[in-house]
Amino acid sequence: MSWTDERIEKLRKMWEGGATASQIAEELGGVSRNAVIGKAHRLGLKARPSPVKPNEKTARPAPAPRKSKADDPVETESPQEAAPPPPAAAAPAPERRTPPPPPPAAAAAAEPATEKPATPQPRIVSVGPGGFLRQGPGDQQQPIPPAPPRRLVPAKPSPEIADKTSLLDLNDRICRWPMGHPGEPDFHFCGEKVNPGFPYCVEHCGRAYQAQLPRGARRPPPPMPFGGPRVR
DNA sequence: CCCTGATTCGC
DNA sequence: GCGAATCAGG
Repeated sequence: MSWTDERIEKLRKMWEGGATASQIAEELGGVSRNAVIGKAHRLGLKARPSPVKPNEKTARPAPAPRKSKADDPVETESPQEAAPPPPAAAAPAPERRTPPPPPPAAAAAAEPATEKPATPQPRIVSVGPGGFLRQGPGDQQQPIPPAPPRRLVPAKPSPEIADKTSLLDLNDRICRWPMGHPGEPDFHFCGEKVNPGFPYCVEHCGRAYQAQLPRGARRPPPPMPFGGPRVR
């Protein structure tokens, strides 16, 4: 494959959007991850949190021979090697691509719902069909968005929850899917037998682990569609 | 081991 | 210019 303008542009957008080289390569097709990285560097775009040590002393004390197809010529030792390294504080934003499946709600949520309005720094993206980046599942859905109209009641073992699964009844064999809102008197857990290997029963696994969004799913404003789905 | 990006260097 | 091989950190 050759680097057409479209492919370059896609590479640019995805790279700047935070997609990994592997994702980009997979999306573009016909190129390897290395090809993407190499091209990205050649394009001049780089400067992304790299796992490699930002050690300013990037001298090559032991440059291992990578290809001995031809004998290395005489390596001329230049006596100019004095680069004053100004200490530069790097602030690499951590970035993870595929976040784990969303647990529906905090199990024993006695948390005062602290307002956490913005975490715009680490952009969590994943590449959807067509190469657009979509937000992580965290902002796609909010399993329990409506404000819990909590009215706290004195701890009274009402018969309503007598046979409900309480927090203390949880073990790794029963479904931990929360029913209702924490703090409410009838809050309990599903209690069904779990789908083996999962923390939830079969039914709630279906809700916890949502499949890929259908292409037609109405989601008009994904902030960075990268040109949108491919038109084939 | 897996992943990541960076770099080198033969082509 | 391209990208496999390699390096190096997480």
